[in-house]
Amino acid sequence: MTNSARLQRAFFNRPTLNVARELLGTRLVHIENGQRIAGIIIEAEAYLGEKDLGCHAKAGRTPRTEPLYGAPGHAYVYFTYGMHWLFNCVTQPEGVPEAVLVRAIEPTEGLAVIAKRRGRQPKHLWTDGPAKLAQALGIKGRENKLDLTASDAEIFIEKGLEIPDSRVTTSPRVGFNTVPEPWKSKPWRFQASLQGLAIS
DNA sequence: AGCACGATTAACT
DNA sequence: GTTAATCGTGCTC
Repeated sequence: MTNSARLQRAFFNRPTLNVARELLGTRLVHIENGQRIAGIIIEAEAYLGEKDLGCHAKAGRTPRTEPLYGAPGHAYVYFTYGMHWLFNCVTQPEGVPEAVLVRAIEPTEGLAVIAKRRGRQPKHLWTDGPAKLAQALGIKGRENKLDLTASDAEIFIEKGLEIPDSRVTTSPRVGFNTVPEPWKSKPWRFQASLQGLAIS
């Protein structure tokens, strides 16, 4: 793969729901020690700014939420439950605090490394959750605010499979038990089925 | 300064 | 289905 396959800033500088939908089928890549650890994004959720009471930006501009207010195409990686890291792509122009949480990938490269980190679980549970895929790819707090579109970035997203609408389902976002309506029920979670597709 | 809780996960009954 | 693990963050006092 060449750099030309990497998604550029214009991809992220768009309405967040479009970005979340179109991230399905793309490839999330982390280069560690020159080796690619990667997988195809199959689940993502949109977070739409200060008015969205499920979005961290509801707290306004704070040290934690600062990356959300930055330029599109940057990583927002945050720590939760005292032990987990979650990876997001910042969307929309600078000053608009929106992002997409990557919730699941289908592992495709660096399987030995992923196995070392996730091998205590069965294979189908390696990267089927946001904290699981961050652990599998070795993404932690040091990657927060990283520019995914920089030519020398070691975390980036590549163009991948085209996922037809017939393979995409939407549903309410996960972990929203205490989030008030209407945000609790917004169908801003996108999932892709790769059943029967040849992936590599 | 203190406190309740979280965009979760794994292990357990 | 239930719950412990574990700590940074933002809110209240």
